[in-house]
Amino acid sequence: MALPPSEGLKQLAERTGVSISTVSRVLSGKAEKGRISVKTRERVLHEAGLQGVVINEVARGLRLRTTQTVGLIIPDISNPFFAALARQAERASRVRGYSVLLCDSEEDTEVEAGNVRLMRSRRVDGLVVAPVGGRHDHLAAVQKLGMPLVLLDRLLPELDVPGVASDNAVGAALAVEHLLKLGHRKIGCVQGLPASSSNASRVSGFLDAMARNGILVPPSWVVGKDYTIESVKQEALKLLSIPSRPTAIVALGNMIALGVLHAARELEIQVPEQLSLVSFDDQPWAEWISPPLTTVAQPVEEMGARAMDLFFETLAASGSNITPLNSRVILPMTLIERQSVTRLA
Amino acid sequence: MALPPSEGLKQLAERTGVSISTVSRVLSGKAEKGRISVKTRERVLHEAGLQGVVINEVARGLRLRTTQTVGLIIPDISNPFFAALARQAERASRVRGYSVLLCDSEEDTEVEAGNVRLMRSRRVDGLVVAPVGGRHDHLAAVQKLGMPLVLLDRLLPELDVPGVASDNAVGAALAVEHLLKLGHRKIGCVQGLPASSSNASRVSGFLDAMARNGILVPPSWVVGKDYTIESVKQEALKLLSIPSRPTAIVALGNMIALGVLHAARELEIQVPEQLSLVSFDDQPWAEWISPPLTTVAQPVEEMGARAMDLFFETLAASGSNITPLNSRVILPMTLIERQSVTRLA
DNA sequence: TTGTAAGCGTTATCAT
DNA sequence: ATGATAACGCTTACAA
Repeated sequence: MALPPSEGLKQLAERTGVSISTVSRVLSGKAEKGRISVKTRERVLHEAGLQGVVINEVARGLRLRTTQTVGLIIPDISNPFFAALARQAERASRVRGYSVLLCDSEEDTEVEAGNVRLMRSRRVDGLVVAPVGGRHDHLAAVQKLGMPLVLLDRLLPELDVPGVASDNAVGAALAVEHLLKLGHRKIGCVQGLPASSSNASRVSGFLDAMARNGILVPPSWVVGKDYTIESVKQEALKLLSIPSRPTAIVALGNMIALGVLHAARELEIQVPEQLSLVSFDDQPWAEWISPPLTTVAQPVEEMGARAMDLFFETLAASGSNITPLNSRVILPMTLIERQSVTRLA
Repeated sequence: MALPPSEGLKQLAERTGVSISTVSRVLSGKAEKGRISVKTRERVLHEAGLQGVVINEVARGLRLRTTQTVGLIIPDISNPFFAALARQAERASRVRGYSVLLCDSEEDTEVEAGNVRLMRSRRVDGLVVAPVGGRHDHLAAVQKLGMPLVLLDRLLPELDVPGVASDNAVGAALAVEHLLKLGHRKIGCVQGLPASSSNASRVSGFLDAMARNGILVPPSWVVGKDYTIESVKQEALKLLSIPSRPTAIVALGNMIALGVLHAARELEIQVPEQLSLVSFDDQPWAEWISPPLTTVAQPVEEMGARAMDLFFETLAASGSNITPLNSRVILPMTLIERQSVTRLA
């Protein structure tokens, strides 16, 4: 329960024979400004080196009112896409001397609200969150408090907060146009969590692109309600069992594509001969799937990096009284053609 | 730079007209023990509810000498295997009222040492780490300090510390025996990071199993030095380019299998017709690869859960003067047969 | 039943 | 060039 004892400024000061303040000054690099003599500085540094002096950041945080940590809230860290974003976030923080406190919201708004509360009580310096969607008063509150906040992957239209996301709508349009060009008309769509804005953008991008080409998609042709593989399979089964079934499906996520494949196998429908498939979120394995998956890819590394840039800018702005910028950066998606789509006779 | 202002005990106390200690007592549930009148308790709770009082955990941590956070150090959070472990760790911590401070060591011992130092200065209550391997005096130091520490996925034979890992050696033996049974004798091996203990166990398990069956593997038949797909491809290319090349390869990781596939494709070697392949770490996509991958799977969820159980036991033991248990739990691996292996004529 | 005050380990202000 | 000392916001004896 108790923290392990360890050397602090006090002990160091005693052993060195100087005051705590002096030690504090040299250890925090304020030796120049405090005009500490080179001699004492050396001595303190030397002693500090011998004993592994680890200054207590929690005391420091209390005094300085900053914890040098960013709160990262992710809906599912085991999802490779979010894991990649987390990696960027951690690295970007680390190189700037910040740590990351990680919370998984489990795609649940209530859990997310709890996460936010926790982060607040832990006094993180700001939040980077990929919001579940739906209710978001907890995020609005954070913003109102003036706490730095940037959104990741999923933007909240109702909330005027900086963030970075992919251009999901045109991504979906890319998929649709590719399919259309190859002669498909009967195109279905399997979505993930309807509440999430990235998903919603993809769906509306899909619908709009179809409409622009004069095709009205029956509501029952967009199915899906979450990311679990079994649920996706059931939803896809519904879509593929109707009398005049689609000749192509766009799966709004990589795991979703796998679910669709499961359904197709169960119904003995050959992909791509009898069913074309476009998926989202490219992965290293996508080209090795049978058939190699045509996907709409997002620039994951860049998303993470840009989000963190934005975060630290926001943080800096919140310190000074620079006008708190409010950028939303939308990154382009790209279609990667492989072999899960065929031209319709 | 500064934390956003927010209600604390002091403000609440003023508005309620009681002392800070009273507020502290009711908010920390010590109302019974402190025998606070029901009336004041209600009043405080009521006011606290109105204003979103968020108690300052950093001040609390300073006073109580505990931060209720566990430091998690992972060599690469973007690796799905580690991401899955991280998820378990986060969840297990959250349900127990703990938070997770996440560091990525980038498979670099020096970075890892830095991570440890950071965690120490942040006063996390203990560490869960999947160590890079190689140097580990920083971990020994943690242990010597009496700070709870449990190892994940990779054990350190030289260090007597609790931890959980898969039975990598028998996992490798499983792969070897499967191959042997189907008539293969010329079996190569592509490893990941040689320094990591899980990798080392797999390699020695592989070698031992071969030896038990009277086969001496030439050193040049175990290649590989890290997990990057391009490097794996180059290494596999070496292995597959020798005059009398292996008829089977065991790839000690899922990304490694992909690298081998790349190499085989480049050399126009058909899998499994001309080369059998067994990989490690099953993934949802493994059955959809062409050909579906025969793999040795580890119980990832269980690993994470068990490790966290162990961690919290260790934590509890470190508080009381219960003898600090020192369990190492080794979980079984299982062979999943799919179609990347053929019987040799 | 409630309040006062000391102390957790820092940093910053003000003396010296 | 350095040392005392007062916060930072909490918990917890000890007083009242």
